[in-house]
Amino acid sequence: MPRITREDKARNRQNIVEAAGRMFRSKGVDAVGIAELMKEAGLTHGGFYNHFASKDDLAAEACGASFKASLGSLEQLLEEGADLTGPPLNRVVDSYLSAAHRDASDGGCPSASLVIDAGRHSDTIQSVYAAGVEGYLTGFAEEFAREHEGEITSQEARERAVLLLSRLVGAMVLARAVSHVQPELSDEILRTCRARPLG
Amino acid sequence: MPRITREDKARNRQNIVEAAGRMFRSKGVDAVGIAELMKEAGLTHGGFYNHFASKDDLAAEACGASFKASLGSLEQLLEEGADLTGPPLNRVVDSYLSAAHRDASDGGCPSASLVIDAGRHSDTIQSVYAAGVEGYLTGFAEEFAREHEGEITSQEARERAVLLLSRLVGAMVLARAVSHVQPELSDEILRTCRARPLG
DNA sequence: TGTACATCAGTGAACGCGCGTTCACTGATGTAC
DNA sequence: TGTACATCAGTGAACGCGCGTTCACTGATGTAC
Repeated sequence: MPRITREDKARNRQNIVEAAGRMFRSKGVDAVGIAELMKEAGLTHGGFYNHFASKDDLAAEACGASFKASLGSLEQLLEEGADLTGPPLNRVVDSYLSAAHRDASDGGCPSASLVIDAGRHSDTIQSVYAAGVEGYLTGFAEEFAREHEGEITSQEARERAVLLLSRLVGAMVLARAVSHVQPELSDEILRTCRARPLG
Repeated sequence: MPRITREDKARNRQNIVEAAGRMFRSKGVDAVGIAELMKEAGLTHGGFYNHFASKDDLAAEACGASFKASLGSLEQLLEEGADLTGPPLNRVVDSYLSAAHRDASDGGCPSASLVIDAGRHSDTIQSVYAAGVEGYLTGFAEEFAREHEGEITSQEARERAVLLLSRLVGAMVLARAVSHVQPELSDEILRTCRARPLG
Protein backbone atom coordinates (compact mmCIF):
# COMPACT_ATOMS: atom_id res chain seq x y z
CA MET A 1 0.00 0.00 0.00
CA PRO A 2 2.45 2.67 1.11
CA ARG A 3 3.79 5.11 0.25
CA ILE A 4 0.92 7.55 0.73
CA THR A 5 0.37 11.20 -0.17
CA ARG A 6 1.54 14.09 1.99
CA GLU A 7 -2.04 15.02 2.72
CA ASP A 8 -2.72 11.51 3.96
CA LYS A 9 0.35 11.61 6.15
CA ALA A 10 -0.79 14.88 7.69
CA ARG A 11 -4.25 13.45 8.23
CA ASN A 12 -2.80 10.34 9.85
CA ARG A 13 -0.70 12.44 12.16
CA GLN A 14 -3.70 14.48 13.19
CA ASN A 15 -5.70 11.32 13.78
CA ILE A 16 -2.97 10.05 16.10
CA VAL A 17 -2.88 13.30 18.07
CA GLU A 18 -6.65 13.37 18.42
CA ALA A 19 -6.89 9.72 19.41
CA ALA A 20 -4.11 10.24 21.94
CA GLY A 21 -5.83 13.34 23.29
CA ARG A 22 -8.97 11.36 23.98
CA MET A 23 -7.33 8.20 25.27
CA PHE A 24 -4.71 9.88 27.45
CA ARG A 25 -7.37 12.02 29.07
CA SER A 26 -9.80 9.20 29.70
CA LYS A 27 -7.37 6.50 30.85
CA GLY A 28 -4.11 8.25 31.69
CA VAL A 29 -0.93 8.43 29.62
CA ASP A 30 0.65 5.32 31.14
CA ALA A 31 -2.44 3.19 30.71
CA VAL A 32 -2.53 3.65 26.93
CA GLY A 33 -0.05 1.74 24.78
CA ILE A 34 1.37 2.87 21.42
CA ALA A 35 -0.18 -0.12 19.66
CA GLU A 36 -3.63 0.51 21.13
CA LEU A 37 -3.41 4.18 20.25
CA MET A 38 -2.25 3.63 16.68
CA LYS A 39 -5.01 1.10 16.16
CA GLU A 40 -7.55 3.70 17.32
CA ALA A 41 -6.07 6.04 14.71
CA GLY A 42 -6.48 3.34 12.06
CA LEU A 43 -2.78 2.46 11.74
CA THR A 44 -0.31 -0.15 12.96
CA HIS A 45 2.12 0.56 15.74
CA GLY A 46 5.36 0.44 13.72
CA GLY A 47 4.72 3.71 11.95
CA PHE A 48 4.47 5.71 15.14
CA TYR A 49 8.05 6.97 14.96
CA ASN A 50 7.53 8.40 11.48
CA HIS A 51 5.51 11.07 13.27
CA PHE A 52 6.87 11.46 16.81
CA ALA A 53 10.23 11.12 18.53
CA SER A 54 8.76 9.40 21.57
CA LYS A 55 5.58 8.70 23.47
CA ASP A 56 6.33 11.64 25.76
CA ASP A 57 6.54 13.91 22.73
CA LEU A 58 3.11 12.82 21.61
CA ALA A 59 1.74 13.22 25.13
CA ALA A 60 2.89 16.84 25.20
CA GLU A 61 1.41 17.57 21.77
CA ALA A 62 -1.85 15.80 22.61
CA CYS A 63 -2.07 17.75 25.84
CA GLY A 64 -1.61 21.03 23.97
CA ALA A 65 -4.19 20.11 21.34
CA SER A 66 -6.68 19.10 24.03
CA PHE A 67 -6.26 22.40 25.84
CA LYS A 68 -6.61 24.35 22.61
CA ALA A 69 -9.92 22.66 21.83
CA SER A 70 -11.07 22.94 25.41
CA LEU A 71 -10.23 26.64 25.69
CA GLY A 72 -12.02 27.20 22.39
CA SER A 73 -15.18 25.65 23.80
CA LEU A 74 -14.84 27.81 26.90
CA GLU A 75 -14.56 31.05 24.91
CA GLN A 76 -17.55 30.04 22.84
CA LEU A 77 -19.60 29.25 25.92
CA LEU A 78 -18.71 32.62 27.43
CA GLU A 79 -19.47 34.60 24.28
CA GLU A 80 -22.81 33.07 23.41
CA GLY A 81 -23.78 33.49 27.04
CA ALA A 82 -23.80 37.26 26.70
CA ASP A 83 -27.34 37.38 25.32
CA LEU A 84 -28.80 34.74 27.63
CA THR A 85 -30.12 35.10 31.13
CA GLY A 86 -27.76 34.65 34.07
CA PRO A 87 -24.01 35.21 34.26
CA PRO A 88 -22.05 33.22 31.66
CA LEU A 89 -19.67 31.87 34.31
CA ASN A 90 -22.54 30.10 36.03
CA ARG A 91 -23.29 28.32 32.79
CA VAL A 92 -19.65 27.28 32.56
CA VAL A 93 -19.78 25.89 36.09
CA ASP A 94 -23.01 23.99 35.43
CA SER A 95 -21.57 22.48 32.28
CA TYR A 96 -18.20 21.69 33.85
CA LEU A 97 -19.64 20.05 36.94
CA SER A 98 -22.20 17.95 35.06
CA ALA A 99 -22.53 14.17 35.15
CA ALA A 100 -21.99 14.20 31.39
CA HIS A 101 -18.59 15.83 31.80
CA ARG A 102 -17.65 13.47 34.62
CA ASP A 103 -18.54 10.46 32.46
CA ALA A 104 -17.26 11.85 29.16
CA SER A 105 -15.59 9.09 27.16
CA ASP A 106 -12.99 11.52 25.83
CA GLY A 107 -11.90 12.45 29.34
CA GLY A 108 -13.24 16.00 29.19
CA CYS A 109 -11.29 19.03 30.29
CA PRO A 110 -7.54 18.36 30.34
CA SER A 111 -7.08 20.54 33.43
CA ALA A 112 -8.77 17.79 35.40
CA SER A 113 -7.97 14.64 33.43
CA LEU A 114 -4.25 15.32 32.94
CA VAL A 115 -3.58 16.98 36.30
CA ILE A 116 -1.70 13.97 37.68
CA ASP A 117 0.01 12.97 34.43
CA ALA A 118 1.41 16.49 34.12
CA GLY A 119 3.18 16.25 37.44
CA ARG A 120 4.50 12.76 36.87
CA HIS A 121 5.87 12.88 33.33
CA SER A 122 8.43 14.93 31.41
CA ASP A 123 8.84 18.65 31.93
CA THR A 124 7.67 19.11 28.34
CA ILE A 125 4.16 17.94 29.05
CA GLN A 126 4.18 19.78 32.37
CA SER A 127 5.00 23.05 30.60
CA VAL A 128 2.23 22.55 28.07
CA TYR A 129 -0.16 21.69 30.89
CA ALA A 130 0.83 24.77 32.90
CA ALA A 131 0.24 26.96 29.86
CA GLY A 132 -3.22 25.45 29.48
CA VAL A 133 -4.03 26.11 33.13
CA GLU A 134 -2.85 29.68 32.73
CA GLY A 135 -5.19 29.96 29.75
CA TYR A 136 -8.12 28.84 31.86
CA LEU A 137 -7.20 31.26 34.65
CA THR A 138 -6.92 34.16 32.22
CA GLY A 139 -10.24 33.32 30.63
CA PHE A 140 -11.98 33.06 33.99
CA ALA A 141 -10.40 36.25 35.32
CA GLU A 142 -11.45 38.23 32.26
CA GLU A 143 -14.99 36.99 32.65
CA PHE A 144 -15.08 37.83 36.35
CA ALA A 145 -13.83 41.33 35.51
CA ARG A 146 -16.51 41.64 32.82
CA GLU A 147 -19.33 40.47 35.07
CA HIS A 148 -18.28 42.79 37.91
CA GLU A 149 -16.94 45.73 35.93
CA GLY A 150 -16.03 48.63 38.19
CA GLU A 151 -16.77 46.59 41.31
CA ILE A 152 -13.65 44.46 41.66
CA THR A 153 -9.96 44.91 40.94
CA SER A 154 -8.15 42.78 38.38
CA GLN A 155 -6.31 41.21 41.31
CA GLU A 156 -9.63 40.24 42.85
CA ALA A 157 -10.77 38.82 39.52
CA ARG A 158 -7.59 36.78 39.26
CA GLU A 159 -8.02 35.40 42.75
CA ARG A 160 -11.59 34.40 42.06
CA ALA A 161 -10.41 32.66 38.89
CA VAL A 162 -7.80 30.64 40.81
CA LEU A 163 -10.37 29.66 43.41
CA LEU A 164 -12.91 28.72 40.75
CA LEU A 165 -10.52 26.51 38.81
CA SER A 166 -9.46 24.77 42.02
CA ARG A 167 -13.09 24.14 42.86
CA LEU A 168 -13.88 22.79 39.38
CA VAL A 169 -10.83 20.54 39.16
CA GLY A 170 -11.10 19.34 42.75
CA ALA A 171 -14.79 18.51 42.50
CA MET A 172 -14.30 16.75 39.17
CA VAL A 173 -11.37 14.53 40.21
CA LEU A 174 -13.11 13.67 43.48
CA ALA A 175 -16.40 12.91 41.72
CA ARG A 176 -14.60 10.66 39.25
CA ALA A 177 -12.59 8.92 41.96
CA VAL A 178 -15.68 7.64 43.77
CA SER A 179 -18.23 7.39 40.95
CA HIS A 180 -18.18 3.62 40.52
CA VAL A 181 -18.55 2.64 44.17
CA GLN A 182 -20.39 5.66 45.61
CA PRO A 183 -22.40 7.24 42.80
CA GLU A 184 -24.57 9.22 45.26
CA LEU A 185 -21.47 10.75 46.85
CA SER A 186 -20.12 11.53 43.40
CA ASP A 187 -23.38 13.26 42.44
CA GLU A 188 -23.46 15.12 45.75
CA ILE A 189 -19.98 16.55 45.17
CA LEU A 190 -20.92 17.83 41.72
CA ARG A 191 -24.31 19.16 42.81
CA THR A 192 -22.93 20.98 45.84
CA CYS A 193 -20.03 22.58 44.01
CA ARG A 194 -22.40 23.63 41.23
CA ALA A 195 -24.91 25.23 43.59
CA ARG A 196 -22.67 27.14 46.03
CA PRO A 197 -22.07 30.79 45.08
CA LEU A 198 -18.84 31.74 43.33
CA GLY A 199 -16.15 34.02 44.62
CA MET B 1 18.26 -16.70 57.99
CA PRO B 2 14.54 -17.49 57.78
CA ARG B 3 12.33 -18.58 59.31
CA ILE B 4 11.63 -15.59 61.60
CA THR B 5 9.37 -14.97 64.61
CA ARG B 6 5.70 -14.07 64.33
CA GLU B 7 6.43 -10.65 65.77
CA ASP B 8 9.03 -10.07 63.05
CA LYS B 9 6.61 -11.14 60.38
CA ALA B 10 3.99 -8.74 61.67
CA ARG B 11 6.58 -5.97 61.79
CA ASN B 12 7.70 -6.74 58.25
CA ARG B 13 4.13 -6.62 57.03
CA GLN B 14 3.57 -3.29 58.69
CA ASN B 15 6.79 -1.96 57.17
CA ILE B 16 5.58 -2.97 53.72
CA VAL B 17 2.21 -1.28 54.22
CA GLU B 18 3.83 1.91 55.47
CA ALA B 19 6.44 1.99 52.71
CA ALA B 20 3.70 1.40 50.15
CA GLY B 21 1.57 4.14 51.69
CA ARG B 22 4.37 6.64 51.26
CA MET B 23 5.55 5.51 47.84
CA PHE B 24 2.11 5.05 46.27
CA ARG B 25 1.08 8.51 47.42
CA SER B 26 4.24 10.26 46.27
CA LYS B 27 4.72 8.51 42.91
CA GLY B 28 1.45 6.79 42.09
CA VAL B 29 0.60 3.10 42.41
CA ASP B 30 1.66 2.17 38.88
CA ALA B 31 5.01 3.93 39.14
CA VAL B 32 6.16 1.85 42.11
CA GLY B 33 7.28 -1.74 41.54
CA ILE B 34 7.02 -4.60 44.01
CA ALA B 35 10.80 -4.99 44.11
CA GLU B 36 11.40 -1.29 44.78
CA LEU B 37 8.77 -1.29 47.49
CA MET B 38 10.02 -4.42 49.24
CA LYS B 39 13.55 -3.03 49.18
CA GLU B 40 12.28 0.12 50.88
CA ALA B 41 10.74 -2.13 53.54
CA GLY B 42 14.09 -3.89 53.98
CA LEU B 43 13.13 -7.14 52.23
CA THR B 44 13.50 -8.85 48.87
CA HIS B 45 10.68 -8.99 46.38
CA GLY B 46 10.00 -12.73 46.47
CA GLY B 47 8.43 -12.65 49.90
CA PHE B 48 5.74 -10.21 48.92
CA TYR B 49 3.10 -12.88 48.40
CA ASN B 50 3.57 -14.25 51.91
CA HIS B 51 1.77 -11.10 53.00
CA PHE B 52 -0.57 -10.01 50.20
CA ALA B 53 -2.58 -11.69 47.49
CA SER B 54 -1.73 -9.07 44.89
CA LYS B 55 -0.38 -5.58 44.38
CA ASP B 56 -3.93 -4.26 44.20
CA ASP B 57 -4.64 -5.80 47.61
CA LEU B 58 -1.69 -3.98 49.10
CA ALA B 59 -2.72 -0.76 47.38
CA ALA B 60 -6.14 -0.93 49.01
CA GLU B 61 -4.67 -1.65 52.44
CA ALA B 62 -2.02 1.07 52.09
CA CYS B 63 -4.71 3.52 51.04
CA GLY B 64 -6.75 2.68 54.11
CA ALA B 65 -3.77 2.97 56.44
CA SER B 66 -2.83 6.32 54.91
CA PHE B 67 -6.33 7.66 55.42
CA LYS B 68 -6.42 6.41 58.98
CA ALA B 69 -3.19 8.22 59.84
CA SER B 70 -4.27 11.30 57.91
CA LEU B 71 -7.67 11.50 59.59
CA GLY B 72 -5.96 11.05 62.95
CA SER B 73 -3.76 14.08 62.26
CA LEU B 74 -6.83 16.04 61.23
CA GLU B 75 -8.72 15.26 64.44
CA GLN B 76 -5.67 16.18 66.47
CA LEU B 77 -5.26 19.47 64.63
CA LEU B 78 -8.91 20.31 65.21
CA GLU B 79 -8.87 19.41 68.91
CA GLU B 80 -5.73 21.21 69.91
CA GLY B 81 -7.00 24.20 67.98
CA ALA B 82 -9.79 24.71 70.51
CA ASP B 83 -7.63 26.69 72.91
CA LEU B 84 -5.79 28.72 70.29
CA THR B 85 -6.85 31.88 68.54
CA GLY B 86 -8.74 31.69 65.27
CA PRO B 87 -11.07 28.97 63.99
CA PRO B 88 -9.43 25.52 63.86
CA LEU B 89 -10.56 24.97 60.26
CA ASN B 90 -8.45 27.91 59.15
CA ARG B 91 -5.42 26.23 60.65
CA VAL B 92 -6.28 23.06 58.77
CA VAL B 93 -6.51 24.99 55.52
CA ASP B 94 -3.20 26.77 56.12
CA SER B 95 -1.48 23.51 56.88
CA TYR B 96 -3.10 21.63 53.99
CA LEU B 97 -2.33 24.28 51.40
CA SER B 98 1.28 24.77 52.47
CA ALA B 99 4.37 24.37 50.31
CA ALA B 100 5.55 21.73 52.78
CA HIS B 101 2.47 19.61 52.13
CA ARG B 102 2.77 20.09 48.38
CA ASP B 103 6.41 18.95 48.45
CA ALA B 104 5.98 16.25 51.13
CA SER B 105 8.12 13.25 50.26
CA ASP B 106 5.47 10.88 51.60
CA GLY B 107 2.83 12.27 49.26
CA GLY B 108 0.78 13.92 51.98
CA CYS B 109 -2.98 13.62 52.25
CA PRO B 110 -4.29 10.56 50.35
CA SER B 111 -7.43 12.45 49.27
CA ALA B 112 -5.21 14.42 46.92
CA SER B 113 -2.37 12.03 46.12
CA LEU B 114 -4.50 8.95 45.43
CA VAL B 115 -7.43 10.73 43.79
CA ILE B 116 -6.53 9.51 40.29
CA ASP B 117 -5.30 6.06 41.33
CA ALA B 118 -8.61 5.44 43.09
CA GLY B 119 -10.58 5.98 39.90
CA ARG B 120 -8.25 3.93 37.72
CA HIS B 121 -7.64 0.79 39.76
CA SER B 122 -9.73 -1.96 41.33
CA ASP B 123 -13.04 -1.28 43.01
CA THR B 124 -11.46 -2.39 46.26
CA ILE B 125 -9.11 0.56 46.45
CA GLN B 126 -11.85 2.85 45.19
CA SER B 127 -14.14 1.77 48.06
CA VAL B 128 -11.41 2.36 50.62
CA TYR B 129 -10.67 5.73 49.05
CA ALA B 130 -14.35 6.73 49.07
CA ALA B 131 -14.61 5.81 52.76
CA GLY B 132 -11.60 8.03 53.46
CA VAL B 133 -13.14 10.93 51.60
CA GLU B 134 -16.36 10.45 53.52
CA GLY B 135 -14.28 10.57 56.71
CA TYR B 136 -12.82 13.90 55.70
CA LEU B 137 -16.23 15.30 54.79
CA THR B 138 -17.71 14.19 58.11
CA GLY B 139 -14.81 15.69 60.05
CA PHE B 140 -15.08 18.99 58.20
CA ALA B 141 -18.87 19.14 58.52
CA GLU B 142 -18.71 18.54 62.28
CA GLU B 143 -16.18 21.30 62.64
CA PHE B 144 -18.25 23.72 60.57
CA ALA B 145 -21.25 22.88 62.74
CA ARG B 146 -19.17 23.47 65.87
CA GLU B 147 -17.76 26.78 64.68
CA HIS B 148 -21.19 28.08 63.64
CA GLU B 149 -23.38 26.41 66.24
CA GLY B 150 -26.96 27.57 66.02
CA GLU B 151 -26.23 29.61 62.89
CA ILE B 152 -26.21 26.98 60.17
CA THR B 153 -28.06 23.74 59.50
CA SER B 154 -26.27 20.41 59.33
CA GLN B 155 -27.06 20.41 55.62
CA GLU B 156 -25.30 23.75 55.25
CA ALA B 157 -22.32 22.40 57.23
CA ARG B 158 -22.16 19.37 54.96
CA GLU B 159 -22.23 21.52 51.84
CA ARG B 160 -19.44 23.71 53.15
CA ALA B 161 -17.43 20.58 53.89
CA VAL B 162 -17.86 19.29 50.33
CA LEU B 163 -16.87 22.65 48.91
CA LEU B 164 -13.86 22.88 51.21
CA LEU B 165 -12.52 19.44 50.35
CA SER B 166 -12.94 20.19 46.64
CA ARG B 167 -11.01 23.41 47.10
CA LEU B 168 -8.21 21.71 49.05
CA VAL B 169 -7.84 18.77 46.69
CA GLY B 170 -8.16 20.89 43.55
CA ALA B 171 -5.63 23.46 44.67
CA MET B 172 -3.20 20.77 45.79
CA VAL B 173 -3.28 18.68 42.61
CA LEU B 174 -3.03 21.82 40.46
CA ALA B 175 -0.16 23.20 42.53
CA ARG B 176 1.69 19.91 42.24
CA ALA B 177 1.02 19.59 38.53
CA VAL B 178 2.82 22.84 37.70
CA SER B 179 5.35 23.14 40.53
CA HIS B 180 8.44 22.12 38.58
CA VAL B 181 7.98 24.38 35.58
CA GLN B 182 5.94 27.24 37.06
CA PRO B 183 6.78 27.48 40.77
CA GLU B 184 5.29 30.99 41.04
CA LEU B 185 1.99 29.81 39.61
CA SER B 186 2.07 26.85 42.00
CA ASP B 187 2.66 29.17 44.96
CA GLU B 188 -0.05 31.53 43.75
CA ILE B 189 -2.62 28.74 43.66
CA LEU B 190 -1.83 27.68 47.21
CA ARG B 191 -1.67 31.23 48.56
CA THR B 192 -4.93 32.29 46.94
CA CYS B 193 -6.88 29.24 48.06
CA ARG B 194 -5.47 29.65 51.56
CA ALA B 195 -6.43 33.32 51.80
CA ARG B 196 -9.95 33.34 50.38
CA PRO B 197 -12.73 33.03 52.95
CA LEU B 198 -14.36 29.63 53.49
CA GLY B 199 -17.98 28.68 52.88
C1' DT C 1 3.77 15.11 -20.76
C1' DG C 2 6.28 10.83 -20.09
C1' DT C 3 9.82 8.00 -18.00
C1' DA C 4 13.24 6.33 -14.41
C1' DC C 5 14.49 6.37 -10.02
C1' DA C 6 14.88 7.87 -5.24
C1' DT C 7 12.16 8.59 -1.23
C1' DC C 8 9.74 7.32 2.75
C1' DA C 9 4.98 6.11 5.31
C1' DG C 10 3.19 2.15 6.60
C1' DT C 11 3.75 -2.89 7.94
C1' DG C 12 4.63 -6.44 11.20
C1' DA C 13 8.33 -9.11 13.25
C1' DA C 14 11.71 -8.54 16.63
C1' DC C 15 14.51 -6.57 20.57
C1' DG C 16 15.39 -5.43 25.27
C1' DC C 17 13.50 -4.30 29.40
C1' DG C 18 10.83 -4.15 33.62
C1' DC C 19 6.85 -5.57 35.50
C1' DG C 20 3.71 -8.78 38.59
C1' DT C 21 3.85 -13.23 39.89
C1' DT C 22 5.56 -18.10 40.76
C1' DC C 23 8.70 -21.41 42.44
C1' DA C 24 12.31 -24.53 44.59
C1' DC C 25 15.05 -23.96 48.27
C1' DT C 26 16.85 -22.77 53.07
C1' DG C 27 16.95 -22.96 57.87
C1' DA C 28 15.24 -20.94 62.19
C1' DT C 29 10.84 -21.02 64.53
C1' DG C 30 6.87 -23.22 66.36
C1' DT C 31 4.79 -27.41 67.99
C1' DA C 32 3.97 -32.08 69.59
C1' DC C 33 5.48 -35.46 72.55
C1' DT D 1 12.41 -29.11 80.15
C1' DG D 2 14.35 -31.41 76.16
C1' DT D 3 14.06 -33.48 71.62
C1' DA D 4 12.34 -34.36 66.77
C1' DC D 5 10.07 -32.74 63.19
C1' DA D 6 6.85 -29.96 60.53
C1' DT D 7 6.05 -25.32 59.19
C1' DC D 8 6.67 -21.33 56.60
C1' DA D 9 8.98 -16.31 55.92
C1' DG D 10 12.46 -14.92 53.38
C1' DT D 11 15.62 -15.52 49.22
C1' DG D 12 16.70 -14.96 44.49
C1' DA D 13 16.20 -17.15 40.01
C1' DA D 14 12.80 -17.71 36.63
C1' DC D 15 8.36 -17.20 33.93
C1' DG D 16 5.24 -14.88 30.95
C1' DC D 17 3.67 -10.78 29.43
C1' DG D 18 3.21 -6.17 27.56
C1' DC D 19 5.52 -2.21 26.92
C1' DG D 20 8.37 1.44 24.07
C1' DT D 21 11.30 1.25 20.47
C1' DT D 22 13.93 -0.50 16.30
C1' DC D 23 14.33 -2.59 11.95
C1' DA D 24 14.19 -4.75 7.16
C1' DC D 25 11.00 -4.62 3.83
C1' DT D 26 7.30 -2.98 0.47
C1' DG D 27 5.56 -0.29 -3.09
C1' DA D 28 3.10 3.99 -4.31
C1' DT D 29 4.40 8.80 -4.29
C1' DG D 30 7.33 12.55 -5.36
C1' DT D 31 10.97 14.29 -8.24
C1' DA D 32 14.37 15.00 -11.83
C1' DC D 33 15.11 14.99 -16.54
